[in-house]
Amino acid sequence: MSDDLRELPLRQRKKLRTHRTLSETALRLFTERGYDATTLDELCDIVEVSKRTFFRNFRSKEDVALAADSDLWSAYLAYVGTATLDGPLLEALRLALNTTLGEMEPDWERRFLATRELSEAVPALQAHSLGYCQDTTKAMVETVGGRAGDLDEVRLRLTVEIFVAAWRTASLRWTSQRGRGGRAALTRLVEETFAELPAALTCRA
Amino acid sequence: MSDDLRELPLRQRKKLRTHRTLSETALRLFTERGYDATTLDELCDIVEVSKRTFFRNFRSKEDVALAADSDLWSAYLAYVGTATLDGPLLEALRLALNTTLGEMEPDWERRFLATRELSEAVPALQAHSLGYCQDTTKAMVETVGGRAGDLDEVRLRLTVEIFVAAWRTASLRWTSQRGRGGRAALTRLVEETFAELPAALTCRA
DNA sequence: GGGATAGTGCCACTCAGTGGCATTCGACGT
DNA sequence: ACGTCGAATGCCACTGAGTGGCACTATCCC
Repeated sequence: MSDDLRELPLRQRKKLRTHRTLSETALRLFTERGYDATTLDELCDIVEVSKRTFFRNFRSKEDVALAADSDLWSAYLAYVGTATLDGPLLEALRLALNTTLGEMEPDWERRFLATRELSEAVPALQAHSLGYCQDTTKAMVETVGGRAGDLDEVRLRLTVEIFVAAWRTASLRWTSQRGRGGRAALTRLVEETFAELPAALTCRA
Repeated sequence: MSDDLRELPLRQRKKLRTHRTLSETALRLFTERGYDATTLDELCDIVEVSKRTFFRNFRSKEDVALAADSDLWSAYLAYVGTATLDGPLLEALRLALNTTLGEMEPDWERRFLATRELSEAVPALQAHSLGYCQDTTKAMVETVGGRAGDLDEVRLRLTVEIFVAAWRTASLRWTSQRGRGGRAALTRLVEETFAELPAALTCRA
């Protein structure tokens, strides 16, 4: 996931830079001025890009705000696609997650924190971000299910849903302490939260 | 949840009728012509209502499509607000759900099925519908947490998330068999899916 | 150099959603 | 019956997200 591939064709380098500048500027503007108060026209003005070009880089206004989420999930899916998941499935999925977290760019966790704080404040972003989880869930069920055909469909789906539930709880905890401890802390919270799962199944009111 | 309150002031009766007509017509149009292919202007034309009035009844285009979801969750929250949840929490939440399902209007399950089929086809609806679950989750954590203050915050949140995960899996199963068996079948699927949870936690790849 | 082409800018358009204000119509007292 | 009050509605103009189409520019490759 390193960037700066100086040896890429100039065209792609330019395109990547535009993409990057757009998402970073957007994140800054959304945080400073608020999501609704920032129009895409303003963003495009600042980045000196036409609105048409914006929509060739991102599918929607929500998309550009959630670029950090998107980065994580696509890296995760790529990793799960290659790794051999053996043993308890939920545990394997969690390990893959922590591996992926460790391999994100150094700057990623700052962007991710800002993104999470944004999407807790803006319902539209929250919904859209849940949509990402949903898509990822679907892809994972297909990937994992395709490899282990003997696995019960319902059980598999439940497992993946539980995985997402635990992840969301863990990242919420991390966000609510303002990302303190960086990704090491996030990784630890993921472990702790997953460890809580059996107790959550049986806890009493 | 019975309707036809003939003894309501005429004004409110009219308003309720408009609300109802809008959501039913919308569901029909969305199903027949497709969600994106149907504009709110067309809907308002048919129902003979101004677009302004539409937005006084529903917050968005997605909202009117997901009226059946909204009905379920608000009924559920109302019930959970009054019921005494004792014993294993997850089990109590599931029982409350089945009770609520049993108390919905006779017509509800048809609307709900159409809604679910729609929102599987339209990403925007999927995301918005997940948003509902999210809001309900939050409300439940507050309600239940407020009543049993000694309960661990993280554990509570996890429990509620698992509840939602199981519900979504169950309703997906019901939808994928086109709602066969009506709400009795749905209730049974809920029970079966919740029963699968412990196995899903430990299943192997 | 020179032709193919990916990527961009510009313009006009649709449609979701909002604000403001005039109008209508049911509620209610006399 | 009549008039008044106020909630709900209709109407109009507006913002902003997102799309289609076409001309244009810059990169790539030979």
